[in-house]
Amino acid sequence: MAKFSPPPGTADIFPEEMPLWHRLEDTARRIFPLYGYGELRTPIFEFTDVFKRGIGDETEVVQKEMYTFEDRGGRSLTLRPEGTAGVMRALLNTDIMNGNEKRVFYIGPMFRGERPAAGRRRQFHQIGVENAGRVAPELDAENMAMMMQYLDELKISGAKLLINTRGVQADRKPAEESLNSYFQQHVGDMCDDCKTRVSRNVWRILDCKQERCREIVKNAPDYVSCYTAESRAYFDRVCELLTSFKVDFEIDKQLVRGLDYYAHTVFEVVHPGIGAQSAIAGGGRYELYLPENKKPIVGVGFAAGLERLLMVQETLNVAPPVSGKGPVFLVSMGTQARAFNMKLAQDLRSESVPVVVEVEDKSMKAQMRAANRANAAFAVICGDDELASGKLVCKDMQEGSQEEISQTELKSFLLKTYKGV
RNA sequence: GUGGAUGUAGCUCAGUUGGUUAGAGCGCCUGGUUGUGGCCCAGGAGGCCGUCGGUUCAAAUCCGAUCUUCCACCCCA
Repeated sequence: MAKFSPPPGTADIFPEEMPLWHRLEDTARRIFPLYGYGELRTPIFEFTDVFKRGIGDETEVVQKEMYTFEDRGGRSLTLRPEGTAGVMRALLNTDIMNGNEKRVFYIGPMFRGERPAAGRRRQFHQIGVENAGRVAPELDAENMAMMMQYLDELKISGAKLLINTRGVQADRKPAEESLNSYFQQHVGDMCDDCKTRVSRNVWRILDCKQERCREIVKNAPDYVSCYTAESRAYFDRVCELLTSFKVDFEIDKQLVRGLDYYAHTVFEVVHPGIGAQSAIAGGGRYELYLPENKKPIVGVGFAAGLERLLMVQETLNVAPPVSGKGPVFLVSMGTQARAFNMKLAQDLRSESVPVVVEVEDKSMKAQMRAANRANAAFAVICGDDELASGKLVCKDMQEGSQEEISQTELKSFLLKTYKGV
Protein backbone atom coordinates (compact mmCIF):
# COMPACT_ATOMS: atom_id res chain seq x y z
CA MET A 1 0.00 0.00 0.00
CA ALA A 2 1.86 2.99 1.24
CA LYS A 3 4.94 1.03 0.35
CA PHE A 4 3.88 0.96 -3.25
CA SER A 5 2.49 4.43 -3.56
CA PRO A 6 4.31 6.61 -6.06
CA PRO A 7 6.51 9.47 -4.81
CA PRO A 8 4.61 12.39 -3.24
CA GLY A 9 2.84 14.58 -5.72
CA THR A 10 3.03 12.05 -8.54
CA ALA A 11 0.37 9.69 -9.75
CA ASP A 12 -0.20 6.70 -11.95
CA ILE A 13 -2.74 7.30 -14.64
CA PHE A 14 -4.57 4.10 -15.45
CA PRO A 15 -6.18 3.05 -18.73
CA GLU A 16 -9.67 3.75 -17.39
CA GLU A 17 -8.99 7.46 -17.07
CA MET A 18 -6.98 7.75 -20.27
CA PRO A 19 -9.92 8.73 -22.48
CA LEU A 20 -10.29 11.92 -20.44
CA TRP A 21 -6.62 12.76 -20.95
CA HIS A 22 -6.75 11.93 -24.62
CA ARG A 23 -9.66 14.27 -25.06
CA LEU A 24 -7.57 17.17 -23.75
CA GLU A 25 -4.67 16.22 -25.98
CA ASP A 26 -6.66 15.40 -29.09
CA THR A 27 -8.56 18.65 -28.83
CA ALA A 28 -5.29 20.58 -28.62
CA ARG A 29 -3.97 18.76 -31.67
CA ARG A 30 -7.15 19.65 -33.51
CA ILE A 31 -7.58 23.31 -32.49
CA PHE A 32 -4.06 24.72 -32.44
CA PRO A 33 -3.21 23.77 -36.02
CA LEU A 34 -6.22 25.87 -37.06
CA TYR A 35 -4.07 28.81 -36.02
CA GLY A 36 -0.96 27.51 -37.71
CA TYR A 37 0.68 25.86 -34.73
CA GLY A 38 2.63 22.62 -34.90
CA GLU A 39 3.60 20.28 -32.10
CA LEU A 40 7.11 20.50 -30.67
CA ARG A 41 8.65 18.02 -28.27
CA THR A 42 11.62 19.12 -26.24
CA PRO A 43 13.59 17.21 -23.59
CA ILE A 44 12.10 16.79 -20.15
CA PHE A 45 15.36 18.06 -18.66
CA GLU A 46 17.57 20.91 -19.75
CA PHE A 47 20.78 22.51 -18.61
CA THR A 48 19.93 24.28 -15.38
CA ASP A 49 20.99 27.65 -16.79
CA VAL A 50 18.23 27.51 -19.35
CA PHE A 51 15.73 27.91 -16.53
CA LYS A 52 17.84 30.09 -14.29
CA ARG A 53 18.35 32.59 -17.03
CA GLY A 54 15.08 32.05 -18.84
CA ILE A 55 12.62 32.15 -15.98
CA GLY A 56 14.65 34.39 -13.72
CA ASP A 57 17.04 33.66 -10.92
CA GLU A 58 14.92 35.54 -8.42
CA THR A 59 11.68 33.66 -8.99
CA GLU A 60 10.28 31.23 -6.45
CA VAL A 61 10.21 28.53 -9.06
CA VAL A 62 13.92 28.73 -9.66
CA GLN A 63 14.91 29.39 -6.07
CA LYS A 64 13.16 26.54 -4.37
CA GLU A 65 11.08 24.37 -6.64
CA MET A 66 13.41 22.90 -9.22
CA TYR A 67 14.51 19.31 -9.39
CA THR A 68 18.16 19.83 -10.15
CA PHE A 69 20.81 17.12 -10.41
CA GLU A 70 24.20 16.47 -11.85
CA ASP A 71 24.76 14.00 -14.62
CA ARG A 72 27.82 11.80 -14.85
CA GLY A 73 29.73 14.48 -16.67
CA GLY A 74 29.19 16.90 -13.81
CA ARG A 75 26.72 18.99 -15.80
CA SER A 76 23.90 20.58 -13.87
CA LEU A 77 20.57 19.51 -15.29
CA THR A 78 17.03 20.34 -14.22
CA LEU A 79 13.69 18.66 -14.76
CA ARG A 80 11.68 21.28 -16.60
CA PRO A 81 9.42 23.28 -14.26
CA GLU A 82 7.66 24.95 -17.19
CA GLY A 83 7.67 24.78 -20.95
CA THR A 84 8.58 28.14 -22.39
CA ALA A 85 12.30 28.27 -21.64
CA GLY A 86 13.01 24.89 -23.19
CA VAL A 87 10.92 25.66 -26.23
CA MET A 88 12.81 28.90 -26.78
CA ARG A 89 16.10 27.10 -26.36
CA ALA A 90 15.01 24.77 -29.14
CA LEU A 91 13.77 27.57 -31.37
CA LEU A 92 17.10 29.36 -31.10
CA ASN A 93 18.34 26.74 -33.51
CA THR A 94 16.07 28.23 -36.12
CA ASP A 95 16.12 31.66 -37.65
CA ILE A 96 13.78 33.00 -35.04
CA MET A 97 15.98 35.96 -34.13
CA ASN A 98 15.54 37.54 -37.55
CA GLY A 99 11.93 38.44 -37.10
CA ASN A 100 10.68 35.10 -38.34
CA GLU A 101 7.66 33.90 -36.51
CA LYS A 102 7.41 30.41 -35.06
CA ARG A 103 4.19 28.84 -33.86
CA VAL A 104 4.49 25.73 -31.74
CA PHE A 105 2.62 23.91 -29.02
CA TYR A 106 3.71 21.22 -26.58
CA ILE A 107 2.15 18.62 -24.34
CA GLY A 108 3.90 16.98 -21.44
CA PRO A 109 4.88 16.70 -17.81
CA MET A 110 6.44 19.49 -15.75
CA PHE A 111 8.12 19.18 -12.37
CA ARG A 112 8.03 21.46 -9.37
CA GLY A 113 9.08 20.53 -5.85
CA GLU A 114 6.08 21.96 -4.03
CA ARG A 115 3.86 20.61 -1.32
CA PRO A 116 0.97 18.83 -3.01
CA ALA A 117 -2.51 20.27 -2.57
CA ALA A 118 -5.70 20.60 -4.57
CA GLY A 119 -4.64 21.18 -8.16
CA ARG A 120 -0.99 21.13 -7.31
CA ARG A 121 1.27 18.19 -8.07
CA ARG A 122 5.02 17.74 -8.23
CA GLN A 123 4.72 16.12 -11.59
CA PHE A 124 1.90 17.79 -13.42
CA HIS A 125 1.01 18.12 -17.07
CA GLN A 126 0.66 21.09 -19.29
CA ILE A 127 -0.43 21.90 -22.77
CA GLY A 128 1.24 25.08 -23.88
CA VAL A 129 1.47 27.27 -26.91
CA GLU A 130 4.19 29.68 -27.97
CA ASN A 131 4.17 32.30 -30.68
CA ALA A 132 7.75 33.45 -30.91
CA GLY A 133 9.70 35.99 -32.90
CA ARG A 134 7.38 38.93 -33.29
CA VAL A 135 5.67 41.59 -31.24
CA ALA A 136 2.15 42.69 -32.11
CA PRO A 137 -1.03 43.19 -30.10
CA GLU A 138 -2.78 41.12 -32.77
CA LEU A 139 -0.75 38.11 -31.74
CA ASP A 140 -1.54 38.56 -28.06
CA ALA A 141 -5.24 38.80 -28.75
CA GLU A 142 -5.24 35.89 -31.15
CA ASN A 143 -3.37 33.80 -28.60
CA MET A 144 -6.00 34.40 -25.97
CA ALA A 145 -8.81 33.81 -28.43
CA MET A 146 -7.27 30.46 -29.33
CA MET A 147 -6.95 29.56 -25.67
CA MET A 148 -10.59 30.38 -25.04
CA GLN A 149 -11.66 28.38 -28.06
CA TYR A 150 -9.72 25.43 -26.73
CA LEU A 151 -11.43 25.67 -23.33
CA ASP A 152 -14.74 26.10 -25.05
CA GLU A 153 -14.25 22.92 -27.06
CA LEU A 154 -13.59 21.14 -23.78
CA LYS A 155 -16.99 22.28 -22.50
CA ILE A 156 -15.35 24.31 -19.78
CA SER A 157 -17.96 26.91 -18.98
CA GLY A 158 -17.81 29.50 -16.26
CA ALA A 159 -14.15 30.26 -16.83
CA LYS A 160 -13.09 33.88 -16.51
CA LEU A 161 -10.32 35.49 -18.52
CA LEU A 162 -8.36 38.04 -16.54
CA ILE A 163 -5.85 40.27 -18.28
CA ASN A 164 -3.39 42.95 -17.33
CA THR A 165 -0.30 44.65 -18.67
CA ARG A 166 3.15 44.58 -17.19
CA GLY A 167 4.48 47.14 -19.63
CA VAL A 168 8.01 46.80 -20.87
CA GLN A 169 11.21 46.94 -18.88
CA ALA A 170 11.43 50.73 -19.10
CA ASP A 171 7.89 51.13 -17.81
CA ARG A 172 8.42 49.10 -14.73
CA LYS A 173 10.88 51.31 -12.92
CA PRO A 174 8.60 54.35 -12.58
CA ALA A 175 5.65 52.08 -11.83
CA GLU A 176 7.60 50.26 -9.19
CA GLU A 177 8.67 53.51 -7.58
CA SER A 178 5.12 54.72 -7.37
CA LEU A 179 3.97 51.48 -5.78
CA ASN A 180 6.94 51.44 -3.51
CA SER A 181 6.40 54.86 -2.04
CA TYR A 182 2.76 53.99 -1.41
CA PHE A 183 3.41 50.65 0.27
CA GLN A 184 6.25 52.08 2.32
CA GLN A 185 3.68 54.21 4.09
CA HIS A 186 1.61 51.16 5.02
CA VAL A 187 4.33 48.69 5.83
CA GLY A 188 3.25 48.49 9.45
CA ASP A 189 -0.22 47.20 8.60
CA MET A 190 0.82 44.53 6.13
CA CYS A 191 1.41 40.81 6.65
CA ASP A 192 4.89 39.50 7.30
CA ASP A 193 5.30 38.24 3.77
CA CYS A 194 4.41 41.58 2.29
CA LYS A 195 6.75 43.42 4.62
CA THR A 196 9.65 41.73 2.90
CA ARG A 197 8.00 42.11 -0.48
CA VAL A 198 8.18 45.87 -0.23
CA SER A 199 11.90 45.70 -0.79
CA ARG A 200 12.10 42.42 -2.72
CA ASN A 201 9.15 42.48 -5.10
CA VAL A 202 6.39 45.06 -4.71
CA TRP A 203 4.31 43.51 -7.48
CA ARG A 204 3.66 40.45 -5.36
CA ILE A 205 1.90 42.57 -2.77
CA LEU A 206 -0.81 43.24 -5.34
CA ASP A 207 -2.04 39.65 -5.30
CA CYS A 208 -1.55 38.90 -1.61
CA LYS A 209 -4.52 37.03 -0.20
CA GLN A 210 -4.39 38.44 3.32
CA GLU A 211 -7.41 40.57 4.13
CA ARG A 212 -5.39 43.42 5.62
CA CYS A 213 -3.11 43.62 2.60
CA ARG A 214 -6.04 43.61 0.22
CA GLU A 215 -7.47 46.66 1.95
CA ILE A 216 -4.20 48.47 1.44
CA VAL A 217 -3.93 47.30 -2.16
CA LYS A 218 -7.38 48.74 -2.90
CA ASN A 219 -6.03 52.25 -2.68
CA ALA A 220 -2.74 51.58 -4.39
CA PRO A 221 -1.77 54.05 -7.12
CA ASP A 222 -2.65 53.27 -10.71
CA TYR A 223 0.80 52.16 -11.76
CA VAL A 224 -0.23 51.71 -15.39
CA SER A 225 -0.47 55.47 -15.71
CA CYS A 226 3.31 55.52 -15.22
CA TYR A 227 3.80 53.50 -18.41
CA THR A 228 4.70 55.16 -21.67
CA ALA A 229 1.89 56.11 -24.00
CA GLU A 230 3.15 53.47 -26.38
CA SER A 231 2.80 50.67 -23.85
CA ARG A 232 -0.65 51.80 -22.88
CA ALA A 233 -1.70 51.97 -26.52
CA TYR A 234 -0.44 48.42 -26.99
CA PHE A 235 -2.62 47.18 -24.20
CA ASP A 236 -5.63 49.15 -25.37
CA ARG A 237 -5.26 47.60 -28.79
CA VAL A 238 -5.18 44.11 -27.29
CA CYS A 239 -8.43 44.86 -25.45
CA GLU A 240 -10.06 46.26 -28.57
CA LEU A 241 -9.18 43.19 -30.54
CA LEU A 242 -10.50 40.84 -27.87
CA THR A 243 -13.74 42.75 -27.85
CA SER A 244 -14.00 42.51 -31.62
CA PHE A 245 -13.40 38.75 -31.33
CA LYS A 246 -16.25 38.63 -28.82
CA VAL A 247 -13.94 37.15 -26.21
CA ASP A 248 -15.11 38.14 -22.73
CA PHE A 249 -12.40 39.39 -20.42
CA GLU A 250 -11.86 41.41 -17.32
CA ILE A 251 -8.99 43.76 -16.63
CA ASP A 252 -7.42 42.86 -13.32
CA LYS A 253 -4.78 45.28 -12.13
CA GLN A 254 -3.81 42.88 -9.39
CA LEU A 255 -2.83 40.19 -11.82
CA VAL A 256 0.94 39.81 -11.69
CA ARG A 257 2.60 36.64 -12.71
CA GLY A 258 5.48 34.91 -11.04
CA LEU A 259 7.92 34.46 -13.86
CA ASP A 260 10.32 37.27 -14.65
CA TYR A 261 10.14 37.09 -18.41
CA TYR A 262 6.69 38.64 -18.86
CA ALA A 263 6.31 41.96 -20.62
CA HIS A 264 3.20 43.75 -21.91
CA THR A 265 0.15 41.50 -21.78
CA VAL A 266 -0.32 38.95 -19.03
CA PHE A 267 -3.41 36.84 -18.57
CA GLU A 268 -4.91 34.06 -16.59
CA VAL A 269 -8.04 31.95 -16.82
CA VAL A 270 -9.61 31.20 -13.46
CA HIS A 271 -12.40 28.87 -12.57
CA PRO A 272 -14.16 28.66 -9.22
CA GLY A 273 -14.80 25.37 -7.54
CA ILE A 274 -11.52 23.53 -7.85
CA GLY A 275 -9.97 24.76 -4.62
CA ALA A 276 -7.52 27.52 -3.90
CA GLN A 277 -5.55 26.93 -7.08
CA SER A 278 -8.14 28.40 -9.37
CA ALA A 279 -5.94 29.24 -12.36
CA ILE A 280 -6.50 26.67 -15.10
CA ALA A 281 -4.43 28.42 -17.73
CA GLY A 282 -2.15 31.39 -17.81
CA GLY A 283 0.42 33.15 -19.88
CA GLY A 284 1.39 36.37 -21.50
CA ARG A 285 3.86 38.16 -23.67
CA TYR A 286 7.49 37.71 -22.75
CA GLU A 287 11.05 38.79 -23.41
CA LEU A 288 13.18 35.84 -22.57
CA TYR A 289 16.93 35.76 -22.15
CA LEU A 290 18.79 32.51 -22.53
CA PRO A 291 22.43 31.88 -21.57
CA GLU A 292 24.84 33.60 -23.93
CA ASN A 293 21.99 35.40 -25.61
CA LYS A 294 22.35 39.17 -25.63
CA LYS A 295 19.04 39.96 -27.21
CA PRO A 296 15.84 38.57 -25.71
CA ILE A 297 13.59 36.24 -27.59
CA VAL A 298 10.14 37.75 -27.84
CA GLY A 299 6.92 35.88 -27.91
CA VAL A 300 3.49 35.33 -26.47
CA GLY A 301 2.06 32.11 -25.14
CA PHE A 302 0.13 30.31 -22.49
CA ALA A 303 0.03 27.02 -20.68
CA ALA A 304 -2.96 25.11 -19.34
CA GLY A 305 -2.73 22.64 -16.47
CA LEU A 306 -4.23 19.33 -17.52
CA GLU A 307 -4.98 18.09 -14.02
CA ARG A 308 -6.84 21.31 -13.34
CA LEU A 309 -8.76 21.10 -16.60
CA LEU A 310 -9.85 17.62 -15.60
CA MET A 311 -10.92 18.89 -12.19
CA VAL A 312 -13.07 21.55 -13.80
CA GLN A 313 -14.60 19.07 -16.21
CA GLU A 314 -15.40 16.85 -13.28
CA THR A 315 -17.09 19.56 -11.25
CA LEU A 316 -19.03 20.62 -14.34
CA ASN A 317 -20.02 16.99 -14.97
CA VAL A 318 -18.76 17.13 -18.52
CA ALA A 319 -19.75 13.79 -19.98
CA PRO A 320 -16.84 11.42 -20.55
CA PRO A 321 -15.97 10.64 -24.16
CA VAL A 322 -18.14 7.91 -25.62
CA SER A 323 -16.23 4.68 -25.78
CA GLY A 324 -16.26 2.63 -28.95
CA LYS A 325 -17.80 -0.78 -29.47
CA GLY A 326 -16.62 -3.37 -26.97
CA PRO A 327 -14.41 -6.26 -28.06
CA VAL A 328 -15.32 -9.69 -29.36
CA PHE A 329 -14.92 -12.25 -26.60
CA LEU A 330 -13.98 -15.73 -27.71
CA VAL A 331 -15.29 -18.47 -25.43
CA SER A 332 -13.56 -21.81 -25.69
CA MET A 333 -14.78 -25.13 -24.35
CA GLY A 334 -11.82 -27.48 -24.35
CA THR A 335 -8.18 -27.18 -25.32
CA GLN A 336 -8.74 -27.79 -29.02
CA ALA A 337 -11.31 -25.05 -29.17
CA ARG A 338 -8.97 -22.73 -27.35
CA ALA A 339 -6.19 -23.39 -29.82
CA PHE A 340 -8.65 -22.66 -32.59
CA ASN A 341 -9.72 -19.43 -30.91
CA MET A 342 -6.20 -18.21 -30.33
CA LYS A 343 -5.59 -18.44 -34.06
CA LEU A 344 -8.94 -16.88 -34.90
CA ALA A 345 -8.16 -14.01 -32.54
CA GLN A 346 -4.91 -13.24 -34.34
CA ASP A 347 -6.68 -13.37 -37.66
CA LEU A 348 -9.34 -10.89 -36.54
CA ARG A 349 -6.86 -8.56 -34.87
CA SER A 350 -4.89 -8.36 -38.08
CA GLU A 351 -8.10 -6.89 -39.52
CA SER A 352 -8.34 -4.41 -36.63
CA VAL A 353 -11.15 -6.20 -34.83
CA PRO A 354 -10.58 -6.07 -31.04
CA VAL A 355 -10.59 -9.56 -29.54
CA VAL A 356 -10.26 -11.01 -26.06
CA VAL A 357 -9.70 -14.71 -25.41
CA GLU A 358 -9.94 -16.50 -22.10
CA VAL A 359 -6.80 -18.60 -21.82
CA GLU A 360 -7.64 -20.58 -18.71
CA ASP A 361 -9.86 -23.64 -18.65
CA LYS A 362 -12.94 -22.03 -17.17
CA SER A 363 -16.59 -22.90 -17.19
CA MET A 364 -18.84 -21.38 -19.78
CA LYS A 365 -20.55 -19.41 -17.05
CA ALA A 366 -17.26 -17.94 -15.89
CA GLN A 367 -16.25 -17.08 -19.43
CA MET A 368 -19.56 -15.41 -20.14
CA ARG A 369 -19.21 -13.43 -16.96
CA ALA A 370 -15.77 -12.34 -18.07
CA ALA A 371 -17.20 -11.36 -21.45
CA ASN A 372 -19.80 -9.26 -19.73
CA ARG A 373 -17.21 -7.59 -17.53
CA ALA A 374 -15.02 -6.85 -20.52
CA ASN A 375 -18.03 -5.06 -21.97
CA ALA A 376 -17.86 -7.36 -24.97
CA ALA A 377 -20.16 -6.58 -27.87
CA PHE A 378 -20.18 -10.20 -28.97
CA ALA A 379 -19.35 -13.53 -27.43
CA VAL A 380 -18.30 -16.18 -29.90
CA ILE A 381 -18.52 -19.71 -28.55
CA CYS A 382 -16.46 -22.61 -29.78
CA GLY A 383 -16.49 -26.18 -28.43
CA ASP A 384 -16.34 -29.70 -29.77
CA ASP A 385 -19.68 -29.39 -31.56
CA GLU A 386 -18.63 -26.24 -33.34
CA LEU A 387 -15.28 -27.68 -34.33
CA ALA A 388 -17.11 -30.63 -35.83
CA SER A 389 -19.81 -28.66 -37.63
CA GLY A 390 -17.61 -25.74 -38.62
CA LYS A 391 -20.24 -23.33 -37.31
CA LEU A 392 -19.56 -21.02 -34.40
CA VAL A 393 -22.13 -19.56 -32.05
CA CYS A 394 -22.14 -15.79 -32.07
CA LYS A 395 -24.03 -14.06 -29.31
CA ASP A 396 -24.94 -10.39 -29.37
CA MET A 397 -24.33 -9.37 -25.76
CA GLN A 398 -26.54 -6.33 -25.99
CA GLU A 399 -29.55 -8.08 -27.53
CA GLY A 400 -28.99 -11.43 -25.91
CA SER A 401 -29.71 -13.15 -29.21
CA GLN A 402 -27.40 -15.67 -30.81
CA GLU A 403 -26.99 -17.57 -34.05
CA GLU A 404 -24.83 -20.20 -35.66
CA ILE A 405 -22.46 -18.85 -38.23
CA SER A 406 -19.54 -20.15 -40.26
CA GLN A 407 -16.08 -18.77 -39.69
CA THR A 408 -15.99 -16.86 -42.97
CA GLU A 409 -19.45 -15.42 -42.37
CA LEU A 410 -18.41 -14.42 -38.88
CA LYS A 411 -15.37 -12.66 -40.18
CA SER A 412 -17.20 -10.62 -42.78
CA PHE A 413 -19.90 -9.81 -40.24
CA LEU A 414 -17.35 -8.52 -37.74
CA LEU A 415 -15.45 -6.54 -40.34
CA LYS A 416 -18.68 -4.87 -41.27
CA THR A 417 -19.69 -3.96 -37.73
CA TYR A 418 -16.25 -2.84 -36.59
CA LYS A 419 -14.83 -1.27 -39.71
CA GLY A 420 -17.90 -0.69 -41.80
CA VAL A 421 -16.28 -2.69 -44.63
C1' G B 1 9.53 24.89 3.85
C1' U B 2 5.14 26.20 7.73
C1' G B 3 0.22 24.83 9.54
C1' G B 4 -4.37 21.54 10.00
C1' A B 5 -6.66 16.83 9.07
C1' U B 6 -5.97 11.60 7.63
C1' G B 7 -4.23 6.21 7.24
C1' U B 8 -8.70 -0.69 9.01
C1' A B 9 -9.79 -6.20 2.97
C1' G B 10 -8.96 -4.44 -4.43
C1' C B 11 -12.74 0.04 -3.49
C1' U B 12 -16.08 2.97 0.09
C1' C B 13 -16.17 2.69 5.13
C1' A B 14 -18.04 0.51 10.41
C1' G B 15 -15.36 -0.92 14.74
C1' U B 16 -18.83 1.23 21.03
C1' U B 17 -15.56 3.53 27.85
C1' G B 18 -8.40 -0.50 25.38
C1' G B 19 -10.58 -7.17 26.49
C1' U B 20 -11.14 -13.75 23.19
C1' U B 21 -10.71 -16.32 16.12
C1' A B 22 -11.33 -7.73 13.16
C1' G B 23 -16.75 -6.46 10.37
C1' A B 24 -20.35 -4.55 6.31
C1' G B 25 -21.44 -3.07 1.33
C1' C B 26 -19.39 -3.22 -3.53
C1' G B 27 -15.86 -6.03 -6.35
C1' C B 28 -13.51 -10.92 -6.99
C1' C B 29 -13.79 -16.62 -7.05
C1' U B 30 -17.01 -21.14 -6.99
C1' G B 31 -21.73 -23.16 -7.19
C1' G B 32 -27.46 -22.94 -7.98
C1' U B 33 -27.25 -30.45 -12.55
C1' U B 34 -24.67 -31.91 -18.79
C1' G B 35 -21.96 -25.66 -22.88
C1' U B 36 -24.43 -19.27 -21.95
C1' G B 37 -23.35 -13.05 -19.06
C1' G B 38 -26.12 -8.76 -16.74
C1' C B 39 -30.85 -9.82 -11.75
C1' C B 40 -31.43 -13.16 -7.53
C1' C B 41 -29.70 -16.95 -3.89
C1' A B 42 -25.75 -19.86 -1.30
C1' G B 43 -20.76 -20.61 -0.13
C1' G B 44 -15.58 -18.92 -0.40
C1' A B 45 -10.86 -16.32 -0.88
C1' G B 46 -8.71 -11.81 0.75
C1' G B 47 -6.29 -7.54 6.37
C1' C B 48 0.62 -8.59 11.14
C1' C B 49 -5.85 -2.39 11.43
C1' G B 50 0.47 2.72 7.24
C1' U B 51 5.44 1.77 9.79
C1' C B 52 8.56 1.76 14.15
C1' G B 53 8.70 2.39 19.29
C1' G B 54 6.24 3.19 24.16
C1' U B 55 2.23 2.62 28.13
C1' U B 56 -0.65 -1.85 29.81
C1' C B 57 -1.99 -8.36 32.25
C1' A B 58 -4.22 -6.87 27.41
C1' A B 59 -3.94 -1.93 21.97
C1' A B 60 -7.08 -1.25 15.45
C1' U B 61 -8.55 1.47 19.99
C1' C B 62 -4.02 5.48 24.55
C1' C B 63 1.08 8.20 23.82
C1' G B 64 5.46 9.46 20.68
C1' A B 65 8.13 9.41 16.19
C1' U B 66 8.14 8.60 11.06
C1' C B 67 5.97 7.99 6.31
C1' U B 68 1.59 8.47 3.04
C1' U B 69 -2.66 10.92 1.45
C1' C B 70 -5.75 15.28 1.63
C1' C B 71 -6.31 20.60 2.50
C1' A B 72 -4.46 25.62 3.44
C1' C B 73 -0.14 29.13 3.22
C1' C B 74 4.18 30.59 0.08
C1' C B 75 4.10 30.22 -5.23
C1' C B 76 2.11 28.57 -9.64
C1' A B 77 -0.90 25.44 -14.33
